[in-house]
Amino acid sequence: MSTTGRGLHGRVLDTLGPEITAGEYPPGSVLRTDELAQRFDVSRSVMREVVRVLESMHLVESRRRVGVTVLPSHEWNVYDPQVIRWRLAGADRPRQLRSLTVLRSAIEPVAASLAARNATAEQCAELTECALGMVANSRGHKLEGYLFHDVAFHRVILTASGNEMFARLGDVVAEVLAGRTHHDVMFEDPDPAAVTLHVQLAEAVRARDAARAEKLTREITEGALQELDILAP
Amino acid sequence: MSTTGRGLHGRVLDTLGPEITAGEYPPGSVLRTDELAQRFDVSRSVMREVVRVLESMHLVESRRRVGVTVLPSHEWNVYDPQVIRWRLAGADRPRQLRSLTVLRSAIEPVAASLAARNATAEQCAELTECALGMVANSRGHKLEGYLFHDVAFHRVILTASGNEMFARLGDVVAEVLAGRTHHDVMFEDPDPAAVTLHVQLAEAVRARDAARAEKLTREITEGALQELDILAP
DNA sequence: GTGACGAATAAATCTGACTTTTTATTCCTG
DNA sequence: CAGGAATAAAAAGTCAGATTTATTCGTCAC
Repeated sequence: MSTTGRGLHGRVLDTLGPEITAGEYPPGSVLRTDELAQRFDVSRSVMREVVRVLESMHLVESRRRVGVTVLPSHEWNVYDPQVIRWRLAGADRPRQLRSLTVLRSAIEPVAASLAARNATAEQCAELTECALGMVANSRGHKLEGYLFHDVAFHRVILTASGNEMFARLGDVVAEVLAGRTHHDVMFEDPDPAAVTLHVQLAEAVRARDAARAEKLTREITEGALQELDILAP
Repeated sequence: MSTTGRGLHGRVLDTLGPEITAGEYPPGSVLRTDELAQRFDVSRSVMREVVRVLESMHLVESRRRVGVTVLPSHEWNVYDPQVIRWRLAGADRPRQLRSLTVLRSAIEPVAASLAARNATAEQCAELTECALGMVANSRGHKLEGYLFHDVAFHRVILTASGNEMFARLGDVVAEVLAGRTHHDVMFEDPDPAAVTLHVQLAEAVRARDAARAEKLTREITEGALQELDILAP
């Protein structure tokens, strides 16, 4: 599941990254590569590679004579999947989940509308298959099976939109849905209304009905917002 | 304007990154660290740092014994501001601009709706100030002045939404607007209708009229889509 | 033809020395 | 005492060489 797992530098990153995104070092804190290298028992070269990556994520800034300065959170590359994962694993997970759900509510309706125009026959088939999988797992506490098909469904929609920016949000949606199932809400079977909406959405896309696809998706995302007690815009 | 300018490794990145995002190395191409270090006349350490950063952007994958493999474009972190800038500077700039404009059309209406609820008095003031600036620069080929206020306007909206994911798209919107002014369309003064919409949007936000703010923004982004000959969803 | 073993190879890592830049301090001068 | 220039120090930046490790590919036996 972890992306950077391999390599010495990846292991250091998996420790230091979450620490920073968790806010353990307040903005403006100064870290020194030498100390960090000593702490993690790696060479300075490896530590410098780690710092470079953190720098490319705008989590820190490295300046000569000063050290490695932690940047305020509004500078962070919050779209970096790695950063998203680190933050979802940390303390402000609820806040993060809300932000991402609002993002979904903006993106997915438009993506669905585009998918209704651009989806291939194969993608339409995948969509109905996923919807059927959701139906099949919607009762009897088969949450994992339901999640699997739910994630696949939304991934197909985003990909079928034909917009690469949308397509790349597949991982984000997957994280949000997984988070919802595993931690926050949904102790029992999913809302039957939501399942129905997915089935209808698959139909709408197959029928090339962009307006209907958009409207149905809006209902789905509004449901997601309500689950988190967010007022629908 | 460049972010990575400082340091030897930054200069190498500014050459190699654009080359990769421009598709000069087809997916699956293998680069070797040693050769690259030789080519750029830097040490392997520097080259390794560069490769690590490219790897964190999912532009390449580094595996032992194999080398540095270029990944297909659907793997890239297309939300990384650096990657966006590289791609906008490259050959498929038009395609990139379209993707980003569609993204804007999804995000900004929702952001405006939220801004109408959450904007502070100060942000409302900034908004009207920007709108006035746009009006003042809307005639007489004062394109740079117009662009400046246009960018500031949309930045305030995104920030005032209170959603950090939206706020971080300020740079993207800035790039898109700048690209439109400097290269593609808009040879003469901006559309007066667009200017009016911005003024009205500032008013709507100040009046806390979320629905109106959303609708007005939708009209603005639809205009942007039409300029690029994209059918409005 | 399949499987296992081993050698070659290229990246990954470590080490330690040297360089450069930036900041702070000191000291000289007005 | 104040201002500014020279100086020192600190930390990142750079480099080259030695070592380690994992993967691939060829060979050989079964």
